[in-house]
Amino acid sequence: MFLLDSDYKTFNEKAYVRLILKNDSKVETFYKDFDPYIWAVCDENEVESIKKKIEGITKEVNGKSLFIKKCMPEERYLFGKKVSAIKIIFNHPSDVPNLRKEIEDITEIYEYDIPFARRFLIDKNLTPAIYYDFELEKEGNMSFVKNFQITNNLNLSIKVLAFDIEVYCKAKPDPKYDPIIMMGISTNDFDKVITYKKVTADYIEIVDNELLMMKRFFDILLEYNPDIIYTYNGDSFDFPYIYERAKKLKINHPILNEIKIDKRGINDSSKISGMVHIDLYPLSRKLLSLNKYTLENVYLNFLGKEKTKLQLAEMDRLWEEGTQDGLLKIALYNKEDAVAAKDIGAAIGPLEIELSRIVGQNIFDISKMASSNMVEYLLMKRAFQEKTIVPNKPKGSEYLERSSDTYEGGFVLDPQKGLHEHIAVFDFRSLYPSIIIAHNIDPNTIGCDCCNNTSPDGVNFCLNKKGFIPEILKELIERRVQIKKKLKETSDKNERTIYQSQQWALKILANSFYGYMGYPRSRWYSKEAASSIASWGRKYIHKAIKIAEDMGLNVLYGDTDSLFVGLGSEDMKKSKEFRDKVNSTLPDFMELEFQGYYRRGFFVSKKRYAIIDKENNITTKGLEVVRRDWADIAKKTQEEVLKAILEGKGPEYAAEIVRKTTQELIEGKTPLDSLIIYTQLTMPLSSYKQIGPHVVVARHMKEKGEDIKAGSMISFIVKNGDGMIRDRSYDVETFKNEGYKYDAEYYIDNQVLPAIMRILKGFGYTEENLRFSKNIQKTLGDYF
DNA sequence: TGGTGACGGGG
DNA sequence: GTGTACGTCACCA
Ligand SMILES: [Mg+2]
Repeated sequence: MFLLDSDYKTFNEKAYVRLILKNDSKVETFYKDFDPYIWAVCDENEVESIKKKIEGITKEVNGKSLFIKKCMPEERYLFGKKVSAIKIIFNHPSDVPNLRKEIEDITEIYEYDIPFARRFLIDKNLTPAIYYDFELEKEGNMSFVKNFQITNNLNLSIKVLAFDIEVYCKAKPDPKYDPIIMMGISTNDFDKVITYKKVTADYIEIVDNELLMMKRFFDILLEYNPDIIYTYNGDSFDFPYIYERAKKLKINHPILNEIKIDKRGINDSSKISGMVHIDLYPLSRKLLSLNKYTLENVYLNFLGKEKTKLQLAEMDRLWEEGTQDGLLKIALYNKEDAVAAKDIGAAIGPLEIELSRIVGQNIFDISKMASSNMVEYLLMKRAFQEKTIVPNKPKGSEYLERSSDTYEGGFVLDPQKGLHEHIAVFDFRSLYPSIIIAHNIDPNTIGCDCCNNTSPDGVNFCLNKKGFIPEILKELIERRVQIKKKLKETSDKNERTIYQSQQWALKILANSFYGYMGYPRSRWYSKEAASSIASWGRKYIHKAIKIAEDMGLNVLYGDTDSLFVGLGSEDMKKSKEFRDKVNSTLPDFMELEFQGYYRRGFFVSKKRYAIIDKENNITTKGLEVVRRDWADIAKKTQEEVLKAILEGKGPEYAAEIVRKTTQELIEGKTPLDSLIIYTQLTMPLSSYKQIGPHVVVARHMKEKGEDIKAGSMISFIVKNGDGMIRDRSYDVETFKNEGYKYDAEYYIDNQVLPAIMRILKGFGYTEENLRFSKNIQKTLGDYF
């Protein structure tokens, strides 16, 4: 059996860790003998007196009397030194925050904010997603864990299910009014769409109404009982919508008690106990580098697969019409969305599982965790094994101090602006991990008089002291080398997926250590370490640039660990020569790799560029406006300009596109639909301190009697005239009804030009070169 | 100029 | 859950 998920439950005021184990079926089992605890640290000769004081603490909370269960003095390590510690054991995890202050008044405390179920996995060295032999015991109708033994069998059989819902709505979907019309499911055993209008296809199941559709969906979920559920944006859409809609329809179903929607804070999370819900949208954002993260775009650019498209308005119309063909279109779209989620899950799920194994935390938690947090849990696990007390997270003031105490990061070369052909891109393999390991960079190795190992920014790191972080990092890097070797040796598809995921997971973690030490919320934070890593990195990249220049190569751009070199022609020999020269000149642990050849590219400024390869794949950085609060006309014009330049049509051709667009704007020929700006009202109208255009429009709409509230999407067009933008912004309906004229100047100066200037600035154009002033004809002539 | 507010995905 | 994003950009005050 392997661990799928864990949390804890309270019975008779005692907390039991609950483990969801999986074999052929799922088992819910509990662990009895694990108590919550924290550490106190004090002078050796004070241990007894402090122990007494702590044991004497009692406190009334909500009519209950809380007290410390037990204190046990133990030797531990803290910041690399042996200390006298007291293990303070509590009756219940929730006692810890309640009694923390009282203990803190007596002495220093540590490890007081580690969630109970996570603490359990660390202390018991129980790793998710690895087979163990579990010895279980029945007591009444509950199962308890007596013992477990690792088997190292990694070959999981995991049942997955992906789903997606479609909603019929005129504006922003609101579960109070807008019905779910279809629910699509995809598994490795079947695909299915449930709906309640008459439409025929082998994968469609028809029920009488929405309520029965949802019940049927819940039944299938329980019956199929998948280990992993994949959604795309299910955390903030599908799950909350289903949950709210079920409430509205007064559906009673046991599964609803298992669903937990967490909308507090900024990150949504939807959990369904007994199953691991993995939302692929936030993961795609984290793992892939794309300019847009729609399901469609991720499916195409990550997996190279296409699915049918369906406009929202079209879907509404087809649902209203209710014809076989129309409904089939919706059903197909719905099914394909579920299939796409399943496919993306098949590519990303194994990675999450490997991360879960390496870090030692639940798959669900890992799928929501930032990589710096994963590094932290990995370090905490190791710290426990080495009897080392984990440093505390910074309190508010210390966090602010750390945040404002900035340091110099990687070196970014000011690019040679404009268009370039034949570009070779190189990067240092694992630049920062290599530096951390080679220079033994750790918060606890700072300062010694035995080593000559001083960073370019003047911090000395001892090479003889054990470096906790570099040691762990070295293991990760070495494991990755081994796995990549295995990957080369096998052609078995399943093995390759596992190795591929393992090496990806190790890469993600290894690359997060530098950021971790410089992240102000880290427990093992060290500004000296982070700034030293960056300073060594700058030194090495400068050396590489110098070598390139000495070889007569044209260095176009560079950022931290990468170099963009102009070759003059597709000169692979020169490219190789440069790489080899760098590798033979720099220390052994540094390795420059040839990343790729690009036939064309342009640079605008630091962090803003675009390149295109021989297969016409475009990579852009910092250029594109792809947000709904930009009008279509700006987005479209920018895209055309980008393509024109990368396809080699020349900047002047691109400039002409802009002039034509602005001309059409001035002449009033631009369709209104491409001028709409969409902005969401994120709070009640009364809460606004700053009245922006969308707030004014929203007020106006509310006066007209429309249902406007926090969450409403406001779409507006800016009318011509003088004064502030907000006073000339009107909802689309009013704008059209009144026959208003749009403000060409606004759309040129605030939309089109800013968008395209991100690109054309790099070619020496100014707004004036591209803007049509009132006397168009004259200005136009100047350009030819 | 500083502060406020919105973006992302989903329908 | 022994907790609380993120970096970036536009425009109002
Ligand atoms: Mg869909």
